[in-house]
Amino acid sequence: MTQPTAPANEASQEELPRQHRHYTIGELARMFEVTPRTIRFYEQEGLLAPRREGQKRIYREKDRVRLKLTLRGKRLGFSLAEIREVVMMYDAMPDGNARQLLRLLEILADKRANLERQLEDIRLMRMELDDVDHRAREVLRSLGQED
Amino acid sequence: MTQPTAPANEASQEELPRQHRHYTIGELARMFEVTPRTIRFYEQEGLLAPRREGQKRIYREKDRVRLKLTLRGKRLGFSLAEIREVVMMYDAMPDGNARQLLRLLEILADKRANLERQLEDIRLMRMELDDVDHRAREVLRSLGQED
DNA sequence: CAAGCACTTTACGTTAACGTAAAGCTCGTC
DNA sequence: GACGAGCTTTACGTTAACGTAAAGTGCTTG
Repeated sequence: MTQPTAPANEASQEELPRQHRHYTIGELARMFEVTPRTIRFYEQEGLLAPRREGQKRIYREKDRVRLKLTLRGKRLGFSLAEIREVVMMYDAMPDGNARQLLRLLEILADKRANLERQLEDIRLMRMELDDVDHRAREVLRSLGQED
Repeated sequence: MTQPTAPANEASQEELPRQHRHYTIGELARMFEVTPRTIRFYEQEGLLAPRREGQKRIYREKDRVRLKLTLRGKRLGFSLAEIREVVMMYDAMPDGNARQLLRLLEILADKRANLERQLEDIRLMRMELDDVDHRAREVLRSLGQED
């Protein structure tokens, strides 16, 4: 599967639009503050599929976006399996059959419901944090007054 | 939010002060759709501290609320350690010294920042889900039209 | 040409958050 | 008094999501 020698003098010009930039694994890692190991792991889990140049992974804009979405999903508490579910079906969409598409819609509705519940959870937790914050400040104030 | 069921038939006299009720581990488990094992685990991790009656655990209103908050935190992706951090400091508040209180405020600000980021994440992910949903429906529609 | 990076694969290790099984008490009931 | 339901402890097992170490490849720079 080793790609034969790449075209010799392709780079060296700066006029490539952002869209067509490509990244090394280290660049992406620094960009998103994760380790290369994490990125390789996501590939192994089917969330990324970078090109290879010889042995090295080459990430393009699409991959960068995928990684961004993946990390966002993670911050919201989705598992990699859940994220993959959406991402892969999204890719299979153009030529997907009706049953697959309906399944995708199902999944999307599910995720959305999840998000709505999270919004409510955030609202409630905010109130509680406010409350605790308030009490703590009051105790602090009273400490400052005596003595 | 588990709104208590509306007062049934008893006209005026029946007060059910939820305050003084106590629960078994199984009741709580069914109530929140978790296993008893989970509840015992949270106790072991210092998030709950139910009374004992003989050998059996007795949970009171305070414990129920704690469990509710813990599970909410979990849904938002907080680790048990993070949740404990807030919960324990909250308990230590009344007699807490200034340094501890300031630390608590710090933690609270941190959690709040986290929530704000999650709100933004949710907003973005909603848009993306909408987008995918829209495309999927279009493909479906086109499938229905041909043939 | 040696040294130093940045990348690679392989593979075992680790942590959080439980699951699950075994073995035993206690209480009401048939 | 045997039984099942529900509780208990102890302890080993499991899964997800990486961490970490070892050993090798390829470029470029002093």
